[in-house]
Amino acid sequence: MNDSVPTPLCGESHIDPQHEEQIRARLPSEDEAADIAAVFTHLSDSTRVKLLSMLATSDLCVCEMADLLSMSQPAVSHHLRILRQCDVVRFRKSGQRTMYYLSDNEIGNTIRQLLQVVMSGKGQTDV
Amino acid sequence: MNDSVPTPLCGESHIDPQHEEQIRARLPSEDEAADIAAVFTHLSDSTRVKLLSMLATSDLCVCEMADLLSMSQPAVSHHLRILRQCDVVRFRKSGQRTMYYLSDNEIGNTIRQLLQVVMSGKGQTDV
DNA sequence: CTATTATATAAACAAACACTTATATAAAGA
DNA sequence: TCTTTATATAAGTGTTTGTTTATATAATAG
Repeated sequence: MNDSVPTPLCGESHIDPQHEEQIRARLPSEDEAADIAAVFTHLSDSTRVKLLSMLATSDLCVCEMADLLSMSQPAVSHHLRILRQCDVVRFRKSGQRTMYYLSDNEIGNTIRQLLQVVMSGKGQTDV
Repeated sequence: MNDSVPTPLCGESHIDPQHEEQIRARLPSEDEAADIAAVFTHLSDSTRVKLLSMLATSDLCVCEMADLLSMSQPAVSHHLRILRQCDVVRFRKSGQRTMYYLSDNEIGNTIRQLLQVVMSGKGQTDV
């Protein structure tokens, strides 16, 4: 093996340069792709899908969500923390209760749109 | 502690029954939520976001993708297998090459829509 | 003040995952 | 046939993640 010979990757030989330029132009950077992937990560768990689906319908406190999902309170709190940390959901205190709601900002709206794209035939008139 | 007393969960006392019915009506089942979450799982990794973004622009072979992303070929093949297994992408053989493309079915279209929702300001005229 | 309710957080653990290295397969070319 | 190229897959590894159990905090009720 003569290492003065560059490894002849297939890419060098057959991507049309103009075509490659088009692909690169639309290709998100690592940071952009990571940000985008993070949004999807928030929705990549069935518990969080259900939580966000519920919160898209109405504000709810933690124990209501735990009750409706038949899940442990810490498990629900855990997921809510994940969604809080990236500002997908927010909360307000009300007596002993903590009422959670979908953020009324860009990320909240994006989540709403994504759920709408993926939910169809579930009879919701709005989201 | 007298265990004949049922735990008085907050949900019993203050959810408006009609309200609860509305929430439950829109709440996906565990299976539905799992299916929905699975779609988002496919997009929850920055490498797969980039792969799908590229494939939304044009069909590509494995080594082109590895080359464009400066990633190892097995790593790219690994992600393509994940996307193949759920029919998000498909492939056709062409000589030594394996050309991958976004599936032209419901899941493929859903992925296209989801990427479109989440990508904005990246200068793509179509997806 | 004391007990109860609602919530958050920490520790622990099993499962899933992304990537690497190494190897196998298959097509093409010499 | 032998070598090279393109791809797939398997094994190994370190990291992340979802859930549970246990505990801490804070608000309300008695």
